[in-house]
Amino acid sequence: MEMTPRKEKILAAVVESYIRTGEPVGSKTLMGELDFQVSSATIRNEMADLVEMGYLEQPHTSAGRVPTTLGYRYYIDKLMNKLEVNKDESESIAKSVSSGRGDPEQLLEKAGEVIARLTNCAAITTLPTGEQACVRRAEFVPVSNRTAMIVLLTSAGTLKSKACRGDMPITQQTVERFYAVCAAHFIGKPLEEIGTVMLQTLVASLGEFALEMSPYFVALADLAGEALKSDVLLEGQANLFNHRELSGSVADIMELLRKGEPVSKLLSGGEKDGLNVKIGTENEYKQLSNSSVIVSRYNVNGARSGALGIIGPTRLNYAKLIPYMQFISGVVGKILSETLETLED
Amino acid sequence: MEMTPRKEKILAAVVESYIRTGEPVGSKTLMGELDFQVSSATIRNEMADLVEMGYLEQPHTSAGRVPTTLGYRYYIDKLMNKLEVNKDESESIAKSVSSGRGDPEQLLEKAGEVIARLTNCAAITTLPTGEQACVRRAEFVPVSNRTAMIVLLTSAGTLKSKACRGDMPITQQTVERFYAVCAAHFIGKPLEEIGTVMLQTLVASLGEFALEMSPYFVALADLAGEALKSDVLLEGQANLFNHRELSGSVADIMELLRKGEPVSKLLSGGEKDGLNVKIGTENEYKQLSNSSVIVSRYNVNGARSGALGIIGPTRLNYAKLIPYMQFISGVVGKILSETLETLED
DNA sequence: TTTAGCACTCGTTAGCTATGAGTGCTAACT
DNA sequence: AGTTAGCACTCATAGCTAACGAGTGCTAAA
Repeated sequence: MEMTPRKEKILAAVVESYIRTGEPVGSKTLMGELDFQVSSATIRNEMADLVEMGYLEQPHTSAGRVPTTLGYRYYIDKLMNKLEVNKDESESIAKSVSSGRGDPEQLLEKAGEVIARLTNCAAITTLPTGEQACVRRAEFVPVSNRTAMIVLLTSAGTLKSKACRGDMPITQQTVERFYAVCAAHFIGKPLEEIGTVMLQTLVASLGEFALEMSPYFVALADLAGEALKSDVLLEGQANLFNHRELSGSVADIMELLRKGEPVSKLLSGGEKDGLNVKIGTENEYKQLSNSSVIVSRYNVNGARSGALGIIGPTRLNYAKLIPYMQFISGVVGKILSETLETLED
Repeated sequence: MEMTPRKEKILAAVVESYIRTGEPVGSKTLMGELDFQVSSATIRNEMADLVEMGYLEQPHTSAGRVPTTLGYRYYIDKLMNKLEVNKDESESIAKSVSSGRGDPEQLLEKAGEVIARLTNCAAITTLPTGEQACVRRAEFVPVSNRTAMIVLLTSAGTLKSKACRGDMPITQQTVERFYAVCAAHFIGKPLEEIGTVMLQTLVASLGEFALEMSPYFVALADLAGEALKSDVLLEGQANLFNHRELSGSVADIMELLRKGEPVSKLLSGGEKDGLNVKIGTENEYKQLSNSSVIVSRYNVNGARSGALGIIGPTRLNYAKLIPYMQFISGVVGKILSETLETLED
């Protein structure tokens, strides 16, 4: 059985109608939605073929047809006409998102909000990953006799700080030693290389100052660790309730999202144009077998760095939402790149 | 109609049985759960009275009785025997919570997790409010030619930082001016008083340096604003799904929680022992009319400062959970007080 | 005041039927 | 050979009825 142009048109019409209404679509309904005239019987024959080919299925014998994962896949890869984001909208989106400009976390949170509102789905975003990032700067700010704030700035623009209590009073020498060790061992070093091993050899080499200084470097290493793990932000989870076909699995999905770790994995795959669409059972988590995930990565200064995603029912309006996601990830990437340049200068 | 000891025993038994099973309780069931022997008919008569008095109700004519809001209230205020938190448990709780020691946000997040796990409810926590807090310290850390990090430490121990780009190159004078102005206008000042008005007069008084310096003070004021608003943390929202009687309203409750603002209000009322229990329709949000809220405030250095709360179905195990919440808020308060002392020193 | 007895209420469940949307198949048509 | 009209068939859904049973309120006796 091979695909014909007419079958393709029928498949596309079924997918689009089902996405629109959520109801299985029957042959008569379809008659009115095709740009050529054939009888319902003909459509029925074609649809039976499409079922056999694996693109459609019937919830039960006497119901209309619903796209399968394979059907959506074929539609998205070969049939779909992406809807351009119109100008008014793109401007208003860009404006909303850029109101979070400044702090990466705030920006991604804002982007997540915008996406959630726009798509009526749950939004997931990851902060710019610091994998290739290194320590740009470290600061030691004495706060009291024995307490200091340690501040870390990475080359990716991430800013982390932490209060840290030492075991001995802080003197001018303490500060000087801190900066000296930083300059020698931390500045310019990739975050990945700052681990317990590196820390131990460092502390060992401090000799008589180990006791005095080590708490601060432990704190600094902690900060590096925090900066390294690309945090996951969630927005609009409640939107999942709006989709009836998900009603049974909302709890499971939320539970999955809650433990952020696997989520970043969710966002990490996929290549073409930094876009990744996973439909229903294509997802590796079975909690998502009734859901689709659209992920678009964003680039900061040309390097892939984080991603924006949505989770919704399989019957997403792909033609509209994929361009949205691409547009927004573009905006986010641009803003982050600009922010970074500001730091360089 | 007046309350009698026997009616009280019956009411308590109904409440406890309903909390345990979730099923309306009938007169025969009750016979086996009372510490005195009377026939089901007698119990029926008494229960009919309790219905008339407003403490019980029937879902429908031929069903057992269920406590009303009033019934729960009477039970909690007069009948309930609080269950002590046993020692093993209290130790393990204290240990889990204190693993978040250090950063207030982390601590409250941890406490929320513990509460959510322990109670199988959604947990809400607020960070220590900074209402009476003032600026303890401000730091200016040059990062690049035109960018600096502004770091704010409050007397409540909150640490906030922000990257900030000025319009002119940063020189040694810039730094000196920053600290001079801070010492004169910010250090020791209550956060509440740092607003746009204060900022405007300040900028005006900067004279020729206004252009150079104002971005940094704007950032500092921003940080003060952030430190002031007592953030709300949510944990274990997914637990709401575990309670069948909430199934219809989970989405509404989550939506309510999402917009953190009214939630802090939720936590703010109530007095006795810093404890506040709101049952069903006692809640001012109608989304919560099927839910109960238990809130316990914590004190930092003797002053009330934030709160921990849970949201669950009305049939909560109050006798167990109220002591839990009081215990945990005590632990949190103690840890925060200790942390603060560390900073003083 | 308590209790046994009994008629009554009403939610729940199971079984039955009618309905209708939608199908597959066959035979006639182009 | 592809297309179409016609028709019997399938099956989820809604509505109806009857049986069931948990639990009640009330009455009359203890």
